[in-house]
Amino acid sequence: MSIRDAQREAAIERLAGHLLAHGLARTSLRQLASAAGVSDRMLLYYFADKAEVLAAVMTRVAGELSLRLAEAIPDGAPLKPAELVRRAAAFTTGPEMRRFMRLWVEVVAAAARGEAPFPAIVAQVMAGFRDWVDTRLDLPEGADREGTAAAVIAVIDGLALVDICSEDEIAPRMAAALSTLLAE
Amino acid sequence: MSIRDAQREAAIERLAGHLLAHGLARTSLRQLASAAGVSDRMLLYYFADKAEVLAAVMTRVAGELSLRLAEAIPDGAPLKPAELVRRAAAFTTGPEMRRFMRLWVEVVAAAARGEAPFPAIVAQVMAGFRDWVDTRLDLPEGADREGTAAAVIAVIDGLALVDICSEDEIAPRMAAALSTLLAE
DNA sequence: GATTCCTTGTAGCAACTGCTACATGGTATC
DNA sequence: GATACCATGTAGCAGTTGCTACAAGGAATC
Repeated sequence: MSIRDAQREAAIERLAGHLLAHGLARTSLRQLASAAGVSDRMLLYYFADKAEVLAAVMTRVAGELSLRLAEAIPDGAPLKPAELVRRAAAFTTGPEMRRFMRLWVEVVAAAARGEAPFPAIVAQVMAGFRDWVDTRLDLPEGADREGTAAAVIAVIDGLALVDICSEDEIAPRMAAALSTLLAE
Repeated sequence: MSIRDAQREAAIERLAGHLLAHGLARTSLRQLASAAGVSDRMLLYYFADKAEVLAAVMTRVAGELSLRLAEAIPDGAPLKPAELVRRAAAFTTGPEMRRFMRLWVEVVAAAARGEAPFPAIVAQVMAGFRDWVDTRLDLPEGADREGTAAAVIAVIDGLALVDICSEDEIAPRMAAALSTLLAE
């Protein structure tokens, strides 16, 4: 691996931490370069342009997220949708995962705005979510798997969004209330 | 009403349409001025600064949203949470309201980034949501009203977020699947 | 030893950002 | 008719944005 590739990898690693810590708030080229510990000139030597930086970093973050989701709820024993939602909710609102979900909401908004490279990132991460849910979902024959998977994801993302907006610690109570709303 | 105030009102009205149509994508001062049909110089004559423009416009949009929510589901007969979610979901994913929800998601993300004046806007709109749900929620004695209200809002917002990300028309199937997930 | 490529720094450009100083014509008030 | 205020245009400022031209030191290759 050339020096360039090694530095590129190191930059991606550092910037993943930066995005998870600060969201998309400090993502000008110079701010990214500073967070990566290099000059902006060098950042654009390692990457073609800003969009490529963000795409590489977000791909790394998405990989990390899907890894954690996979080990939090293995795909061995499919769960009824309500139980899957419960367990996923408990996990994603936990202190460890909140920053991932918060960044995810910001990325979705950036994609809605059409800002490159976020639409592509969102499509990729969303496909990963769908797949994750699909392989863990115990549904009766003839049910709408796609629709149900989307609904499960919606509930999880909704919890994250409200969590972002709330200053006090509403998440546990919200998750508990949600649990009683779900059918067995 | 002075000319200035009249023009200010007209600008707010036009800009509300602009934000609902384009989200937060085109919100530089010059772009806002162009959408309002005035020069950027005049926009800053009607408003103190950009944050005041956005605050005024978002307040208008929030008022419109709460008006529509109120008339879509009147507060006369409280509903069980599952039924409230069903009806709210059907309404907010409809063609009329999607642009409101999409803008809402963008505003939440901007608030998460700490961008003025969005944190204040989010607090205000969120309080309105909570109140809207609270006055329509039929809950047994001793239940966690705040937690349940937050959960209801989370589900609604989650549907909107997934709706934004999906190119095909998944919303109706998602809402239907969600409906079967909810307990009676 | 000459040449070429990898790596890095300095400097800067053109576009855009939010915002402002200044001038000017009009209208109302005294 | 003088004065003051309202409304609006022209011009531009300082800062930030993404990105680039150019040069140069060092290592590798011929």
